[in-house]
Amino acid sequence: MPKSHFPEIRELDLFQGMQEDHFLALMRGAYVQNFPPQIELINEGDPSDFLHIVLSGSVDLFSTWNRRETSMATVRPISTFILAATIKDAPYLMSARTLEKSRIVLVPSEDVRAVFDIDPVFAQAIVTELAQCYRSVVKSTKDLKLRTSLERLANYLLRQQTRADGAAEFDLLIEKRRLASFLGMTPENLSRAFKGLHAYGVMVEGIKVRISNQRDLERFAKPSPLIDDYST
Amino acid sequence: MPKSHFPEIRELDLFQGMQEDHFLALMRGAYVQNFPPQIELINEGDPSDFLHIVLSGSVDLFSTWNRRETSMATVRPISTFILAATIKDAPYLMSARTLEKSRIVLVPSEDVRAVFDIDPVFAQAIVTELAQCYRSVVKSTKDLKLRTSLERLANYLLRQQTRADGAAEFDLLIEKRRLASFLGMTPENLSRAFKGLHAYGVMVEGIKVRISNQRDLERFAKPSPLIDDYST
DNA sequence: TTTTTCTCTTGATATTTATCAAGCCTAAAG
DNA sequence: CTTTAGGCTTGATAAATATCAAGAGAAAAA
Repeated sequence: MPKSHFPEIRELDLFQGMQEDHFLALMRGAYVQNFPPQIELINEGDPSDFLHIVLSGSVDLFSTWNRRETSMATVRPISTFILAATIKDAPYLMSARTLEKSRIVLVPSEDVRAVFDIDPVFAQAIVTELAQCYRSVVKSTKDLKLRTSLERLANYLLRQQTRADGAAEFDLLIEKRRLASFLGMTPENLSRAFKGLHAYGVMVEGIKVRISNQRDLERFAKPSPLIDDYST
Repeated sequence: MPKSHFPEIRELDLFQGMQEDHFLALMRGAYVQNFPPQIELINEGDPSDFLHIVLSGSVDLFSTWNRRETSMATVRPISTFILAATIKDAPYLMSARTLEKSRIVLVPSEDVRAVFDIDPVFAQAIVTELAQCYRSVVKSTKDLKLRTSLERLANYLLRQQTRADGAAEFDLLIEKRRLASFLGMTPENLSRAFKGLHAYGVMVEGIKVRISNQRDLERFAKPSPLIDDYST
């Protein structure tokens, strides 16, 4: 694994404060790999041999059951995924596939657990990260159970807008097909939902979204920090 | 806080291996309280001042948005709840109310965080618990997104049956009203779903459930360890 | 005990969401 | 450049789920 990647990985919250030699120990056992698009990195149910870090590209976390499939999350650089399985040494609950050409670091789970045991700062960082992940999924469950699909889409758009620094116009970062799955609906319904949001000043053309009436949309979406603020 | 409760609390995975004086430090700041039924212990959005431990009775974790409410989980003795909020020192994401007369231990969140910093075994236990919680919510999200309400009910019954050591007949532990909310449907629909499971040999009378055709029900429900096994 | 309250159930209906089929459009492949 | 494949949209229809209304039954209160 080339040392050139070390600084960007080191900057992740997870690795920030840990002892340098522990970090190096982790990196020693790790390796980088380049994947083409649409490659399945992880199959749910497999033993969790590696902690994954996305350096570039993007990865879809999804799950299947009874020939149905649903998108659970999209992982973007630079961040890790599958931490909980790594820590518990339990099988992966979600599958993962690259959405585009991606560079991924694989850190052996054993090493992560070993360093966890001897580096209290790293342990603390893992706890924070896990708590964060847990709270994110709880929020997403609330979103699913308390809102209709139209409301979920409206709030999704507002969250994306926040990510785009509040600009009235921004691009969707994932294709609509997968956005539909992520929001728990069919692609057909997503199309209709976009049309339904016309009434609240939402214009969509391809991947371009324009929110022409912020107030109206917010009054309809009723965003709540306890569901939509993924930073806390 | 009476010492008589120490042993049962000490036996929780979370407190098992930690140093005795650290455990005592935690207990020193804690206090027990008895609550009548239907008391709201926690209001989502409040700062997380205490880690809660249910000694007896039961607690419903629920969330609200836009005058809608949904039940997220039921906490039974002996276990803790609201660990993630405590650790992150972030606002509670769920509200909590007693379902029956309950005895609850309140451990100041500050103390938990302080002991976390100095007791590596406790830190490890917290990580394991958080990872467990995270994985449980992921499973529940998969359940919601991949299954119809009839399938969710069928799998719920199979899980409850497992809890009842596989007996063909067992009791529902929560009222149907809340079960419906937990499963993400209306009470009316739950009634109809129970009737829909007649076809697979499920008989319900009051809180009594009888699974007369295990094979049929399982073939319909298609339970999966990656969704339904909450122990891993 | 009687009364009252609330859960549970059922039927009728409305709404939401999914499915199916077809055509459009874009982008990749030849 | 043309062709082809696949995502996206639309309309028609079907299925799933929610809502409303009413009544039965059980538990709590008087």
